[in-house]
Amino acid sequence: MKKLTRAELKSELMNAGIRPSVQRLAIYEFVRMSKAHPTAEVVYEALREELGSLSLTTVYNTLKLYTDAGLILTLNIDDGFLHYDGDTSLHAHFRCSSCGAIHDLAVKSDYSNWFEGSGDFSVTEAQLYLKGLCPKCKSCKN
Amino acid sequence: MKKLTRAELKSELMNAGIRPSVQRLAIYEFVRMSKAHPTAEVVYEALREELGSLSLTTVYNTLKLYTDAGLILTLNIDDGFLHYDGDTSLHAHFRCSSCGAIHDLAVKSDYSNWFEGSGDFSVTEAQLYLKGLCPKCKSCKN
DNA sequence: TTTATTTTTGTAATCGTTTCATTTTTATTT
DNA sequence: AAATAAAAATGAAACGATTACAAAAATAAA
Repeated sequence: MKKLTRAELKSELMNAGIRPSVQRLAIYEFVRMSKAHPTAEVVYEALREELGSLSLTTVYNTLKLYTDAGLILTLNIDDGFLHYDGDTSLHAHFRCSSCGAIHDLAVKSDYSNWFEGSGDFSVTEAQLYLKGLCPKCKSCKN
Repeated sequence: MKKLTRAELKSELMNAGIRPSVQRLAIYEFVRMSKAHPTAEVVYEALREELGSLSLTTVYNTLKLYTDAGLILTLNIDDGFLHYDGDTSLHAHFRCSSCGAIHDLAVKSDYSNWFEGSGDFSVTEAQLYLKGLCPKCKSCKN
């Protein structure tokens, strides 16, 4: 995973037919560079100072725009918030029921190998969500 | 999968330390027997006549009780509603983006075989959610 | 500049779910 | 059986993350 420059991120937006406004580029950069699967609120709080003005509605609108364009993933991992993931490559998500952190997990094969009858259903998206204790919380017993 | 009698369902509740009131048994029977992954609202509408009186709060409370007891599954498959599944055995869920129906899919192996690093994380629950077109909607192109 | 289009913004609304206090039902004790 | 205690059901109200909406600001086109 190579680090992307701001110019490259801008190109990705334009290639997707999305005009890279200041807000849009900042939001895209934040989500693409983050590994913490931030919520809209987190994105908003992280960028409002840097941008001077920013509205939570813009954050939601923009994240939806990117999701529909296939640039990012929207995760619904059942903690009451939508989370956003700038990494669209195949991987699973683990949420720690103790600390709430969401971790990426490498999967061993494509999802089409996981279940039967793949021919009958036309699968466009697959999400594997795992729950339990992360290594840190497991050892601390908290 | 053998059909369960009402007496057997009652025993399952009692074995879980749950007192089988009229409402509880009716809700449990409905969810255990259904293959449609109903929402709380669906359960409520299906049983309110039969029971004479029933409140939506009771349905929510009871379904939460069963989920915490491990008797049923709560599915958060990202359509704005929580769905409930009386089948707790290992299987994946497919939601059709056209008709909204949720289908069960048999999986080829235990989830622990799907991802790397299973030793580091203590996994207590796994859900594989798939999205796309179901066979019917696929053929009808609607 | 004028005009049209796109994007951002703040407020208000949405609505599935939860909280809470009260009532009803069920179990236990006297 | 009556009295008491405990559990469950109920309806109304609250919650809160997300979305809808209309106005304002920014950008592009003429």
